Amino acid sequence: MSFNEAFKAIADPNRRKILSLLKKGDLTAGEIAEHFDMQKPSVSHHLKILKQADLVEDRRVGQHIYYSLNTTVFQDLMSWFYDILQKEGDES
Amino acid sequence: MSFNEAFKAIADPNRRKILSLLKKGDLTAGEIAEHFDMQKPSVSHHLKILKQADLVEDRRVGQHIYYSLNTTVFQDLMSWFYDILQKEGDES
DNA sequence: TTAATATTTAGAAATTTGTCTAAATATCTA
DNA sequence: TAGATATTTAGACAAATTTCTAAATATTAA
Repeated sequence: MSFNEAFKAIADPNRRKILSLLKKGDLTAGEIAEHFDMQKPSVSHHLKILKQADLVEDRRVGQHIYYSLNTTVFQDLMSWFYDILQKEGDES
Repeated sequence: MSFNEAFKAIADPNRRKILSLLKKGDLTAGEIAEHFDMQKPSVSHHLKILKQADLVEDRRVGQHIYYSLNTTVFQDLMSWFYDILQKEGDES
């Protein structure tokens, strides 16, 4: 079910920015929030949507919650694009 | 400006279905509508959003309007995914 | 020109989404 | 245990989205 959820999740530019930030390494919720003008609860909401779409994972370390990319679903999304770009009848 | 528009456009499952249908060849608005339970004006609305995102092109042929895929923006979207999946420090 | 067909536009209604503030929960440290 | 810090949850609200029906536009054919 998370294929559609993932497409919806990446539709928001703030969430895409979060994913780009995480590309460079894991970050805590607070560190992520520092990169935005939004309030922290809003960032937390976006993180929740990314988590539900299986695009990120979280783990608690003391007071902090670290977020990291989960690349497995990205593969699925890319496959959809790849399939669209295949020409008709191209069996390769 | 159509990078974000394109991501929003593909967030809707009906619109992704339209794109998949067009992969197999150009179709008129009416032919596309036949594949959906929605009313035609709703399909027309989705086609408009895809067109504004530069994901499809249209051309009139008599009474019909044919829609076709425009793959150039797909390349840009895929690049974003590709970039996310690159490991940090991987300069290759 | 009139009627039929194909498609879009306009406008309304219901749902979803993104953001905020206030409050709750979890953890650490004194 | 009490206070400070990190984060999420709850609930409200405005804006955006999706769908519908009715009407408008464009084209063809009689």
